[in-house]
Amino acid sequence: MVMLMTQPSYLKDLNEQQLAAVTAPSGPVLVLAGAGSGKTRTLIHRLAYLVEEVKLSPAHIIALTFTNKAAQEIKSRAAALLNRSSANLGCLIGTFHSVSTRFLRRSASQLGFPPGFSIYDQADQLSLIRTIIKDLGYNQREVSAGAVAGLISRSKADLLSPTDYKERLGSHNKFTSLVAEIYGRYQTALFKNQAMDFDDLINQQVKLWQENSQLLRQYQERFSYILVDEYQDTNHAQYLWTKLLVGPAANLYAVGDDWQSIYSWRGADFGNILRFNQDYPQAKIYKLERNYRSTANIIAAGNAVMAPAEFKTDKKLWTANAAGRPLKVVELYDEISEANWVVEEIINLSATSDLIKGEPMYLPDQETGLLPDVGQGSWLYQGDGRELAGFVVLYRTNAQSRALEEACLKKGLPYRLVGGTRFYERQEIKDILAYLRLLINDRDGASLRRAALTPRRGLGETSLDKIISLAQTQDVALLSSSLSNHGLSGSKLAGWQSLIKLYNKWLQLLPKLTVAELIDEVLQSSGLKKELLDGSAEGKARYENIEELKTVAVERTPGQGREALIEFLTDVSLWQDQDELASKQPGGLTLMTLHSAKGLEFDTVFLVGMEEGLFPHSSSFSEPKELEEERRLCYVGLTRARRLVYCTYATNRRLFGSVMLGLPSRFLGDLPRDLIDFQAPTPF
DNA sequence: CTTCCTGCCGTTTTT
DNA sequence: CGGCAGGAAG
Repeated sequence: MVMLMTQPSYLKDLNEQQLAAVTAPSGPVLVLAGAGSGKTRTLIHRLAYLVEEVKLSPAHIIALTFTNKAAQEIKSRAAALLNRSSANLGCLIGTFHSVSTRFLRRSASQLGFPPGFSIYDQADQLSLIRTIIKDLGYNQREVSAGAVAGLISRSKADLLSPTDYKERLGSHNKFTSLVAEIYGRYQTALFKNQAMDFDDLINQQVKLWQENSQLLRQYQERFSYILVDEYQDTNHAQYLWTKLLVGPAANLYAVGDDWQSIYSWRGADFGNILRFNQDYPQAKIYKLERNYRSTANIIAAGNAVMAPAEFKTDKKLWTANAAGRPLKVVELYDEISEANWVVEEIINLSATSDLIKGEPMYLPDQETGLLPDVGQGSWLYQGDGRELAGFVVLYRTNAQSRALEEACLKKGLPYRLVGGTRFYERQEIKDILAYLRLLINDRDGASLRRAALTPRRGLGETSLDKIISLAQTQDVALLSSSLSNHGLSGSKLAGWQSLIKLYNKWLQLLPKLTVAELIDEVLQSSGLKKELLDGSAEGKARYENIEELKTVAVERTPGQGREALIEFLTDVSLWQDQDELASKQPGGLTLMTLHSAKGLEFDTVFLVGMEEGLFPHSSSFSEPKELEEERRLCYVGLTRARRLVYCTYATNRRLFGSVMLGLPSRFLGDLPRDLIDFQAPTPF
């Protein structure tokens, strides 16, 4: 270990524990950190430390995250520490999926895939499974494709192959044996389409490394230091991926908080973080329990909510920050008055807050010129949105955003909805991407299906499915004229042949065109443009979305030809984050689910819908483990706040048309009385 | 191939 | 309530 003669400036503002973690010796290191304790910060500083003091070449370092946003943040902050631009930082920083895809593209041929294999997202996966369910003679109502997809994905996260699944669970009951059958067919279908789903992007690389020790050793030598953020979110496949890559040297620096594990429903196993010491017996473990973010009252509330939890590491978050104000708990009549109350409180706070200066936002009455009474429905927001950056409204389910959006619209409060329909999930975007994917992967049936059906060219689903299965049996490219016995005639044949002609033309143009130019060309000659610009406002908006996609292409992959297109398609498949696009919009109140709030912080947090059955959600009641995940979700929500926390619940929430009688959430009951300022029922 | 009607069902969601 | 699967009819 390097002795530091003079302490570099970037180590000066770390506390004792943080400094110990950052300068820990080589080998496995676990930083078990609480919310707001600067855990990601230690990871960034560790990276800088390895480069500056250990004199490790950045080319040997990988930093892995779960979201692109986190990767971006690490990249830019590490670059700042090292006085470099983030473009020539030299480290590989990205999500597990993007890094693994990068590796996989290199050695895909060993698995029988071309380097340009398609990446199937959840929607592609679902439609593939639906087809299989139909082929097996079931309809959608009998067998839920979503449920099957979930089970398959969980099995893949646990590295259970279709055969493993069949052996272990196949004979369990009728449903599991059906799932086993579908799973097997699904994997075959993926292979025929030369496609991988998100789970495969991790699993297949694990498989490659397990089967080829020489390849593994190459990677281990090339990347000798691995840093993992949010380690509690790793599933078994990602855990193994990491373990294989770090190898015997085990230079792994993992950072995480088991209290913030909220993704076990998608396979994340926070046991990975609890078992760290068993996996790496020589591990150094550092605990960061000091919180720098929140007031002492908020921290006390977080500790109180977690106190009844059974499955957790012992930890007591503490802070030197002032006590601050008590948490405000407000009972409201229904979801509409809840939303109105929240929006009015935000208008009020943003106008009067001592932290956020702004003009009063009451509108004078038009006739009398007097400020209106401070009653319901009388305030209108008049700021420019920037002062709203400190506020967030968090809810358990996306459906709850509706009432809040309506309240914002009514009061003229600008808002930013995080989540909802993501950019790359839009119909028109998927359509154009399907055309592009076909140019790289001529076996991609799901993309052919989409492309050939939009715009309509006389070919229906039935004919297409026939062509696809025929081509896959004959093992020829989908859009090839050598496909025999397709039995098409008349307008169907004409449509098919015109598509082949177009396709061949694009293939010829491909090497000379940039991605943006290619999008233009496809848009034009496929007839997509004509179909979108039919004069309707909706069509125009959709066309503009494609223009937006072009902008992304120009910025991210300015190059020409096949390689650039593969890079672009990988990028848009793995970067489904709409935040980058949303952040171009002017500021506003942020509305999002509790899940998407992880890793963020706000001055003031509103937790709405704190009712039994909604939060904790009723589906978690039967399983203590699931109930605890809700508890952790509550902890995550509370600890997003720097200064103020509001919890609201409605006594008469409308859900699916009927009214649900709401009792206050048990989590509210876990908060000590002296931390709470309870507001009595408001008159309705 | 499209459109219209009926009836069912309802977390969280990144990559 | 509202979105979507799926069947029937155009």
